[in-house]
Amino acid sequence: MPEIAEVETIKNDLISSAVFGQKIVDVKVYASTLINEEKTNFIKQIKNRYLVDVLRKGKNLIFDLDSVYLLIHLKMTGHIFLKNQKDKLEKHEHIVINFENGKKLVYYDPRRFGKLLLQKDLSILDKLGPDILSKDFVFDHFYETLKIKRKKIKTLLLDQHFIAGLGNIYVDEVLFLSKLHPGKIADTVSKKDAKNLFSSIKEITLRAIKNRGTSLGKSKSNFASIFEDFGNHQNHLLVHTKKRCPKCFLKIEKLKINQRTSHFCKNCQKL
DNA sequence: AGGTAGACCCGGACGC
DNA sequence: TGCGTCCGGGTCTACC
Repeated sequence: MPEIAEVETIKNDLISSAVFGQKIVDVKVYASTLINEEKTNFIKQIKNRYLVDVLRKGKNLIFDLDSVYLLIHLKMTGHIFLKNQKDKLEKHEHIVINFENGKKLVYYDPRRFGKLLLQKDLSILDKLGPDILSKDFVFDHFYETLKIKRKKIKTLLLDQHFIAGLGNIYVDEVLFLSKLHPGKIADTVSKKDAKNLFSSIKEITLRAIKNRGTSLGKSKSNFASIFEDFGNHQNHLLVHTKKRCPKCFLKIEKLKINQRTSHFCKNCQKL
């Protein structure tokens, strides 16, 4: 499930890959429901452009195609793979971008949940909160918002309008590291705990990026890099999917918050 | 304001 | 083994 660390891994790999800066010579669309405009128009706007940059905001991957942007949201099962054009098309490969040098980028998504949006500018991302890795992610604003919200802290951390990048896995990890119960109401978090939480968000994100993301399970639906290899962070998880607390060895609790399964230790994380 | 439910999807897990 | 059912996950919209 691509969250900030997985999308960052994809972005970094693309920037140092063989297609960076390359000319797009052809585009194939096999699933029109994934794009935001009519297929032939979509293709026409991408063809003959260059992949001049790859950016990211929150979980959104952004291809700068020189005066037009392709915004990709992978949702839960979307993948970008770098392949050779001579490799045959595989099941669930819905969009293919062919480059001048014989390489191709493939959008693969078994559940067809993701979206690829062609945009003239990046204004649709303005509604997102600061990206965790950006200089706009600052403690003062973070704390001011915590102080005026009566939501559960987990709900707030998952809200991309507040902070862009965290998903279910990393929120569980962040809350464990900062010793906060996922159901704690945001405006009851002390300044000291908020500082701890703020630094835990950055800490978990950086660790996960260093480990090239989290790949739970072994199926093709799980996260893989553009080279189709798995991440490593699943081997470093603290509570998410764990049976026992790594600190006190008590059984990890499961609780639905926001229709989302939360993993936490009721002994180590205070409400 | 916050919570909740439904929509979008379908592979995979689970139950019989 | 095979069938049927239901869950999950991010985000948006609608409604309470």
